[in-house]
Amino acid sequence: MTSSQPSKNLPEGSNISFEEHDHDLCVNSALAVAEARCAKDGLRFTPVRRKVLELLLTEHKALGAYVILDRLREAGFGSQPPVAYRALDFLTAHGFAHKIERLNAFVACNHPGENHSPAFMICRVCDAVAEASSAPAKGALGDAARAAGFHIEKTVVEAEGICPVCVEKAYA
Amino acid sequence: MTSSQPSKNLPEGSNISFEEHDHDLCVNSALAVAEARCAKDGLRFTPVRRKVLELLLTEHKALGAYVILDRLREAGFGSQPPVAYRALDFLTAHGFAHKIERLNAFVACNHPGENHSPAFMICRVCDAVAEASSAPAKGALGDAARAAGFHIEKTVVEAEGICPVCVEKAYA
DNA sequence: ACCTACATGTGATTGTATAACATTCCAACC
DNA sequence: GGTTGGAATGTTATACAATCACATGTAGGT
Repeated sequence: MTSSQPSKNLPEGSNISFEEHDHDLCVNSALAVAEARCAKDGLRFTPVRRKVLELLLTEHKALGAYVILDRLREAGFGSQPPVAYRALDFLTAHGFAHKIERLNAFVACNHPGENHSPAFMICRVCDAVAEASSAPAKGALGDAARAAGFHIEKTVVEAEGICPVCVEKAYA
Repeated sequence: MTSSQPSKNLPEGSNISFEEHDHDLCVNSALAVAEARCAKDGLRFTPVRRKVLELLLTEHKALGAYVILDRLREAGFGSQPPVAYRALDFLTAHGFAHKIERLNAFVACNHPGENHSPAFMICRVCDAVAEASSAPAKGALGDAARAAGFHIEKTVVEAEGICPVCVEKAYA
């Protein structure tokens, strides 16, 4: 794992932040951060979990559970759905990854450690996913919830549209 | 269809707005509104489509595609998945219903006709779903999108938590 | 060394969604 | 009235998503 290609066999436009950057650095530092946080919090950063996070970081786009499962099998791990789902549950539960409900897919978290309620921008052309921050409970939704007596515990905010890379391509 | 029970075999707490109301009225008027709008816009409000909307309005909660499919079969319609999915596609495409991504399920729209980007509150205890309005593209997310050059076309906003009915039950 | 809790492996099953293709229905047109 | 083209429906099959149940393994604490 020392290649600097973001992904071997995928079209461009899969970049999580719609920008180029040093991918090795980003993968390795994110893994190191995750490892450190697990050590600190008494969590077990096992091989499967590490591998799944590495996959998400490396491919740097939203991956379906069965794609992940294929990669795990290739890497010699168990090949049944629960293997992937358990690792994904761990990663999402502790904020190392997020599930994109709209795609039934998963991405590595961009700001691990920070206490955040993420929002996502999903390109409907190239499926790139960018993570931003949101505070929906503070706005109109929060007001509506308070008025209705509803207690918000978690929010899903996902915007679908076209990323700058694909907009540009449309005019090429 | 002249019963006034919201749903025959379901627990309470399934109410879309967390409040009681005249259900027959709400079902029939919503169907009439849909019919009128289809006539106006040259859309075909066919029997399957009408039946699916009626189901969503009557049960008044989020329904999975296969539950809908069962009801369609009972009512003598086709019983294969595409039958349900096509009707649901039509209803969601024209704003008569919405998909709840978090639940992979569908609800009738509360404010059909109005040009809205809906937000939902989902009770994790009783699965009740209430529809509110949101304007996420106007807040922090909109700023982030503009900064990134991302063009938002549609947003999904879903809050998960506990509805007032279930909060009350917890203390009973 | 033992026990316990957690993690992983495996098989089976259920739920969600779409592809592909045949058929039917309806409206517009000649 | 008959024809034609597009939309809607019906059906088979299959891909993808998620969970259940149970067996096995493994790391740490005592």
